[in-house]
Amino acid sequence: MSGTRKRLPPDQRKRLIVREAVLFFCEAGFGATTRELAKRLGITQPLLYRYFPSKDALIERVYQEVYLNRWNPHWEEILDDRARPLRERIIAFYQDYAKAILTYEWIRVWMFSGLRGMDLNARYLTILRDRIYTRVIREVRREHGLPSIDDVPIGEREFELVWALHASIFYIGIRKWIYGLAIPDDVEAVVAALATAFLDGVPSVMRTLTARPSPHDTSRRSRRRA
Amino acid sequence: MSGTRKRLPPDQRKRLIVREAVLFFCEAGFGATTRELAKRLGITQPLLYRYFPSKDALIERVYQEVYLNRWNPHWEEILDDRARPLRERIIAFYQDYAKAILTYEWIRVWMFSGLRGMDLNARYLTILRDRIYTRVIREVRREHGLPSIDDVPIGEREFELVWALHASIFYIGIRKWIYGLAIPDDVEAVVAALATAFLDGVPSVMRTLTARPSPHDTSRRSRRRA
DNA sequence: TCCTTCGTCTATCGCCTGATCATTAGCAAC
DNA sequence: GTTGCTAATGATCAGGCGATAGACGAAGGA
Repeated sequence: MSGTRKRLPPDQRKRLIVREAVLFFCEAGFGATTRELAKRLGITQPLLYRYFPSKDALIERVYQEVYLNRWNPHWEEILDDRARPLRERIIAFYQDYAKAILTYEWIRVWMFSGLRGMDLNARYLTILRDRIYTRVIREVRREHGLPSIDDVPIGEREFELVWALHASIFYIGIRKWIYGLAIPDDVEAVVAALATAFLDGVPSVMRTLTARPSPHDTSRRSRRRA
Repeated sequence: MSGTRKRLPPDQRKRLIVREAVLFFCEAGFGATTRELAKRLGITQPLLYRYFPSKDALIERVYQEVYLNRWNPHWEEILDDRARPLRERIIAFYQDYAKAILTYEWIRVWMFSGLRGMDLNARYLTILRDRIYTRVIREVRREHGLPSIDDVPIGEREFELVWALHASIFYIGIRKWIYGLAIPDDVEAVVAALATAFLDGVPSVMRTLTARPSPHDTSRRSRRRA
């Protein structure tokens, strides 16, 4: 068993550990043992502690590995680029976003961290909402001659529409990598279809949501609360 | 500490344990310890083993407690009842379904069991697809004079549309009980809006998906597979 | 009041886990 | 070769885990 004791340069060994740790903890969850990870790496468990001071530090590194460099700074530019048709921009963004998050590692690490009670997910989604969803709503409103978001702030129900689209895409990953179900071959086409359906269906709803009631008509708002 | 040694009838004690176990494992995950559970119950850890032979048995009981009696057999009747308008049926079903699954216990146990790699989720969703989604598609087709599901079997892309609606509703629970984010007060209204948007947007897509190519035109089908 | 019953507790076992430390052995430089 | 550095190992610790066994003591009948 210890016949092949291989001696590697530290940075190379560390890369091997990180790569395997990502896969391992994605599969088995963060409760899985360091001994099991070491076995998969073909090394002894104490060696892990030469490269990481603790299991938590290793897990932290896994988070970084999965989440880092997945946020594409161009996303905001894509949505802002009014030289392109809105439909094209929206589809381009969501296809690219889907490609970023619809991976085994992302989906599973994301759900594990969520269930662990870390605020990581909430913080990420807050950024997503402020940077992306706000832009989507702003551009859709502009496209259809609705009030700007400065005049009529984005309402909860409008965000709800974008959440629904986000959910539809995200859930494709859940189905595949959490439930182990089959998903369509051509995910890109499905995402495009979902984005299209969003753009077709949402404007009429947003029109009613952004319509300010006239001063002497409070019936609509009061009826909704009842 | 042991001053209040309370002696309860076995069935009553067991009910207390089950009730607390559901909450406890939902919060902390199934990796949480029996000692912690016992502490929350104000009893000693070995006492749990008088009522359940093992931790796994207790967890199994938690699954039963959360999932059992949540499947409403009337759901299928609701969707089949052609005396009511389709829109009304769809909204009624999804509002009721949302009420069943959008709870702290259901959402968290569901995700924990999914990440644990149990086939429980996949089996449940297969039933859901066969019993419910098939009906939804069948009725939508009928409403809009599209081919029956006997003539043109339901395609993957059609199921995809229903998955998207399911995802939008399910994700409300994820946002609240996994990420800890705020969700709308009036979930029922949101669900109704999502179902309405589905019914408004889907028929036109389904029309193209169910359109059989004429005998001498095979380009569409072949193109779809390519 | 004593005795029996059985729900509950104290004590503990065996195992596994994350983490530590002294020792071993591969590789480069000379 | 020989030597020096250090990557990698083997042995082990302290604490926590699920689970077990026997002692304790409250409730009910005699």
